[in-house]
Amino acid sequence: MNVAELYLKLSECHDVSGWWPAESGWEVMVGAILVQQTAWENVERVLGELKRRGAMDVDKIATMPLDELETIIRPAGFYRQKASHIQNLARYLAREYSSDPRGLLEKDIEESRTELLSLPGIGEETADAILLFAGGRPKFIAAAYVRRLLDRMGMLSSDDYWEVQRYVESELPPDAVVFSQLYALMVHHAHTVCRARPMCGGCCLRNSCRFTGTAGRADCRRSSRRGSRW
DNA sequence: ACCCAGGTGGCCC
DNA sequence: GGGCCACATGGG
Repeated sequence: MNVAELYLKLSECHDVSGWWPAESGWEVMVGAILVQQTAWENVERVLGELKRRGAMDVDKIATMPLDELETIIRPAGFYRQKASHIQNLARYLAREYSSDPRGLLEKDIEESRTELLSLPGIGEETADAILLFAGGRPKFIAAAYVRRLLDRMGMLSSDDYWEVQRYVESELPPDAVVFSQLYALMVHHAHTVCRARPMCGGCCLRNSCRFTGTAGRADCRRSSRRGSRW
């Protein structure tokens, strides 16, 4: 089983079109920070509330009182940090790019990435999510779900972000649509099939994927040790 | 009453 | 450079 085969297999049983809905690059950036360690459902409430208030806007968020932003963000958890990180990003974009995220997203991809990583609250996954989903740049997100699935599929066992990212990217054409589809498929698969049935006996990956959520469940760890291969 | 979620950063050794 | 820990709300 290689990455391309896994991609095909997952595509056969899941539809992830419109998986990261957003009306702008800025909305994706906000969502990328909000979704850290939080269910998307909670992020949606915050995004909806920002829109309802007409505040889904770089300058609005840059100038909004911080405590007001915190109140809006509360349902997404870690609200104090996230409010501060998002407002900081908004002010940075306002200052450096006349409030237009495209200035940051459309420059050399490694420069964009380094710049994003220099901002507080933006680590590797968030930076790559922004590059991929907001910028449409070909960067694969080597998230925890991805690492666990590859591990339990017996494809690659590594906790090194860069190694996992390079492995996946090296086996696929450098296409942002392919990368975003695969990432969405992997996460969606974990959220639906695997969560409902940890042993994953009847899913499209047969007995290979097991549960790809946090490796804290005894039954899943046991099953994954037994060796999962096609 | 647990456990989990589409992470990040700070501190410790 | 790895191993802990805080951060916080909402759902199963």
